Amino acid sequence: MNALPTRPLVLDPREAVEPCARCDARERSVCNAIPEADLRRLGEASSIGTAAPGTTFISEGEPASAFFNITRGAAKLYKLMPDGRRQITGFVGVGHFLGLAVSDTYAFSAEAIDPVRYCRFSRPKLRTLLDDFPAMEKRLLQLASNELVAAQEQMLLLGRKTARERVASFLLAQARLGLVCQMPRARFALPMTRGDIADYVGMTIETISRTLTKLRSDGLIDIPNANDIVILNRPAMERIAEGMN
Amino acid sequence: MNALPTRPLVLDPREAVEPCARCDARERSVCNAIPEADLRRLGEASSIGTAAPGTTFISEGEPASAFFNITRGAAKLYKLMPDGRRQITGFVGVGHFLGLAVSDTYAFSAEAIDPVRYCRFSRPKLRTLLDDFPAMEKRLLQLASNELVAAQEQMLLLGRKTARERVASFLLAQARLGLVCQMPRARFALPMTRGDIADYVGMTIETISRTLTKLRSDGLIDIPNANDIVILNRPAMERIAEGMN
DNA sequence: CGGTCACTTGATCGTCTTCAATACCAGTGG
DNA sequence: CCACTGGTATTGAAGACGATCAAGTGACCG
Repeated sequence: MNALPTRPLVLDPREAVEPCARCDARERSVCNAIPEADLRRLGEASSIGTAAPGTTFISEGEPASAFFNITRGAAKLYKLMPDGRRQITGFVGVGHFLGLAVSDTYAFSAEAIDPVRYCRFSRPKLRTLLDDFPAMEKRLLQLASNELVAAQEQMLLLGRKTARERVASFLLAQARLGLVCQMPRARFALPMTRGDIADYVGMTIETISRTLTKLRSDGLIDIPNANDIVILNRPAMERIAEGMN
Repeated sequence: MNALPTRPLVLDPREAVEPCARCDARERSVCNAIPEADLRRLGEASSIGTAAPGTTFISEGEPASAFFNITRGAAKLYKLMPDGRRQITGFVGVGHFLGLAVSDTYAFSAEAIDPVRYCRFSRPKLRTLLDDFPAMEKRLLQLASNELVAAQEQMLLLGRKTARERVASFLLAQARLGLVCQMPRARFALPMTRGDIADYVGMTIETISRTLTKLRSDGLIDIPNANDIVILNRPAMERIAEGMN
């Protein structure tokens, strides 16, 4: 399921010298708010880290000593209850900025799905960076605002949608993922397991599976294999997702 | 249910002259990021508006032409589905800043609960204000981050908690409302209806009512009248809210 | 007093969960 | 090559929790 990384996960010596100048995640992240001339400062404020698939690199409740900027791979964010119930609050990819909790401890955990690379900013270093580059703060506010809108959409899904509507909404959102002003894909891969999907849309694995097979037998989607989805009838799917049955 | 406003809703002539200098909501909002000397500019960038109880002053899907800063009263934010299903995404009070959707349309609706007063900033005016006062952008980012944390907590509630856990969590959150670094109240008023609570925690009016009476008969809370709550056994309530039954 | 509105309480129903069995697939080693 | 293993997904049957439908209560107000 986890595709091989397109570039090796070990550090490239050139990157140690001028890491940010060569970072292919820069345009997709907050870092594009920093002018080229100041990239050295950006690099000095952060350190590069990695997380293997299945590894937790942020733990809910621990001291929030740093912020993370994902530069490769994907991760899931989640909250746990003492008895093990889990709510995944989001899947994040390249360019995503983590740790914006203003409290002194992390409000969620983060676990790598693929091999993940990130830039780690200590709190004080990020603060001085933000003081010197207000444009970066602007970008962060944009990102946070977008996340807030997504969170509200997810609350509607969790609080008021049926199983069928949840799965349809989820699939359509996945089809749009990473695309900006572009036609969503008809076919796409689900990088996460059924269990992850279930904990994201607030249901059980079994109901996810049943709902998917029902959508297939209704001719709305195809499931060539467990990890791939083809949307056959997008208009109908969108109607379902919005509750227009 | 809606208490009389402590001050009349009509405009005070002095406020027209130096509205922000006399604003008693300033310390609780983003506006405290603007130095005293520049309050005139702040006042010129915004216009004061009001919304009577039950009035919708932001409508989901309409062009997001302005931002709002609540200076008096309380409101509920919600999203609707075509068939009328509603999810309340939050209750907001004095100092809350609304409209941070980066999209060109509002992502939610806002309806006044009490008589509401707000300062309205047009998009371009707020933008120049933020350009001139980076500290204000900092404050906005703080607020947005806090909201994001609250949204994640709410997702856990909506996706994974039982009816009893939801109501307990909701009541405890209400008891903490508006308090910073202070003991939560044992007794407090619920300004919203059972219907609002239901649409906030993703259940029906009937289940809210039943769950409340069950909590009362268990001796955990008292309900002197429909709008007031007394928490009799806070530790037990907190255990329930966290799922430690 | 009759009216409305919000809330409460009861009985029944349905959707999703739970429990359980089976299928599937990749990797490993005989 | 094939049996074995562990993880993941699918499918079935039974059960529970909350929703729905319906009736009743109480407060407020003209």
